[in-house]
Amino acid sequence: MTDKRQLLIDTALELFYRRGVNSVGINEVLSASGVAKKTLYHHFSSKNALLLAVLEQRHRVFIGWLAQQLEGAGSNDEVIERLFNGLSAWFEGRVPQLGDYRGCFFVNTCAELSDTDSEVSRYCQYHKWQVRQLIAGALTGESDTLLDAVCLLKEGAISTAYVAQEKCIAERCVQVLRGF
Amino acid sequence: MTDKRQLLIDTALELFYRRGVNSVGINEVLSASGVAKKTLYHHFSSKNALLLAVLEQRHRVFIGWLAQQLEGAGSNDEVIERLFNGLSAWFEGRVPQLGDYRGCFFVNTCAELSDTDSEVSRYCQYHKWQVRQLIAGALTGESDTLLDAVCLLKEGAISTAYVAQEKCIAERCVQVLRGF
DNA sequence: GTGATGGTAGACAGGTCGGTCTACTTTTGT
DNA sequence: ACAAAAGTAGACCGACCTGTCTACCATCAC
Repeated sequence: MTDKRQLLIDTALELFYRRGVNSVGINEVLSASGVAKKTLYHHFSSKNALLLAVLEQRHRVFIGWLAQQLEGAGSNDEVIERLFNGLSAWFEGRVPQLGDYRGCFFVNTCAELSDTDSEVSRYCQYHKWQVRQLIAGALTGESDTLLDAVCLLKEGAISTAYVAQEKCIAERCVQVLRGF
Repeated sequence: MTDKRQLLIDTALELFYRRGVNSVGINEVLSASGVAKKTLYHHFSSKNALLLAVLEQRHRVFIGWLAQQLEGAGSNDEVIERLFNGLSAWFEGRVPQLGDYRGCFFVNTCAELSDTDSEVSRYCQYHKWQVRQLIAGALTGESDTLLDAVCLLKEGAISTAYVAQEKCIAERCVQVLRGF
């Protein structure tokens, strides 16, 4: 029933993430998935609606992966180590469910938008907030400064790993956090 | 002589930064600047060539502004304070020559590209490297870890200020760096 | 004067975009 | 068995895209 719908989301996520939302047309999603155009517009009212479904899927996958990375960590040091080890693996393409690294899908999508106040950009905001909450839950203690440090370094690493092509940047985040 | 050329670059920078490179067509740049299409293609071989010129201009302006922010700082603490005060002003739109904040133009442009290995993405890489060099020159001492910390937090702040709309994030970077 | 240069306006070509629609087939629930 | 739902292929629409081209105008060096 929702078979084709899921296929469309999977195909679109792959294409949108790899090449950018604006660079991939509906027709390409259709030919890559082998689904008819009518079917797409049966499940989604527009390309934008498809994009929202794609972002939701990516969010679920990413949060699931991150939670799994962090679970069972005993100390803050261990949380930090696991987080940035995970990022390192992502940057090097060693996390199958996240695909070949091409930056943060949510950041990239925001960058492609003309409208700063759209539903899409609000969803990206929500995603980043959820990630922060997940990390906050893993860290023990009440230090907002440590949480800020970890989140900002994480974000910096994600950006730098992509734009400056520095795949080993995550290890340097851990180094930075050692002086904390 | 290069009057129209400069006008095209200025207009394109304004439009490309505000709304994204792929969302702005050549015709819009032309009508906004009041220049004829023939003239654009007389000065630039393609939209991509125009984009490169726009990036170069943005690079010059940004580096100039940053150098001015950092000059005359006596200590590392002062460098940090000036850097993140500057970023704060940028995020809040108080730096006229950088325009209303819409993230890092170079990061955004990379995100819009399909091709990871193009001349444009290499220029963005170069820009980030130059910014790092400028900060490295302002900081005294040999600590690569401090340099990493500053650059990664800076990058994290740029991303977070845009995607999560947290304009006051730069001050929290300074807070983080105090524990250093 | 005259030819090179840089400029104007805008038609045009060839293609892609998102989205609608017709006509037909397959699957599925009851 | 049969109707509703979900699927197929693909023509078509109007709009927009980059880039080329014609035809004409203004300036200026020599």
